[in-house]
Amino acid sequence: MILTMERTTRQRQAIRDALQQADRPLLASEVLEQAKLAVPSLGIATVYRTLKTLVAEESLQIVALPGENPRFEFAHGHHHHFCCQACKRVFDVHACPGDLSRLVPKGFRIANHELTLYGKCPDCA
Amino acid sequence: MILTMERTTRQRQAIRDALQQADRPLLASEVLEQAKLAVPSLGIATVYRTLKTLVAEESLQIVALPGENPRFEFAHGHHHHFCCQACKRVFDVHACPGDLSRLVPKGFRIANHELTLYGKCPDCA
DNA sequence: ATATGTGCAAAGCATTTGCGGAGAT
DNA sequence: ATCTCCGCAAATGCTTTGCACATAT
Repeated sequence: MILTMERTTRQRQAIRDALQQADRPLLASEVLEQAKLAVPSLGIATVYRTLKTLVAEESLQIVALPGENPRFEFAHGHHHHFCCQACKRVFDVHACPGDLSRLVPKGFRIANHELTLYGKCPDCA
Repeated sequence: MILTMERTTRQRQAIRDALQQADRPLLASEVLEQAKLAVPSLGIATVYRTLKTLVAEESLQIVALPGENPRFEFAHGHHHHFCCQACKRVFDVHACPGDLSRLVPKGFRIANHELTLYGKCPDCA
């Protein structure tokens, strides 16, 4: 199951670039749309295959919001997300609440956590 | 689009019961499986229709985790979730990190937050 | 009696996969 | 030259919907 991405191709470069140049997590369809500007023949299957591999490598992480398709972004250190309830944009938040082990009942072991904040961004407030 | 759930039926009662008796968010398939015990003829379409209506009414909330199908649970006050990385079950966590406004840059207004903890549950640790 | 609700099967979407051909090494 | 990778189209898997019948009111 572990794909190795042995080769460098125009399609993969275009997909990486699309994600790297975005300042927010992208939908698979948004990645396709953006990467097609560089490689018009690009197919959605290649986008999904590449996203899956990059997620498996932990180069990318998935941002899942209720009722929406998954978004993808390059892992860039531990961080969280702020979802504006007005404009629906998702922003990175680089602060972290820190150790949360006090929150779980005895017997549970926390390895990681994800935090999503909801509210209004400066533009919409 | 707004369905009103005017009538009480065995199927709706079974679906409500399944969710109410569970101590954790359930997949649509789990709701079906459980509710079928009470109403064997129940179909998945009715489950989805009922879940959708209950979510629209804000009686239910969706729990979305990366790479997994949505889960549903009755809204029961502010709480969070723990996802076991081994057995993939999701548990409720009734503690809360509290005020998180210190985490966001100036100009952002936090109305709500969602926290998902990952690790091992007592059974899998 | 009548309009809503249900089950079935088909349709819709997002995502995955098989395959023959294209391209990186 | 070889083996990976790509695009296409078919196949999945989850969710939604159309329709005719069942049922709560």
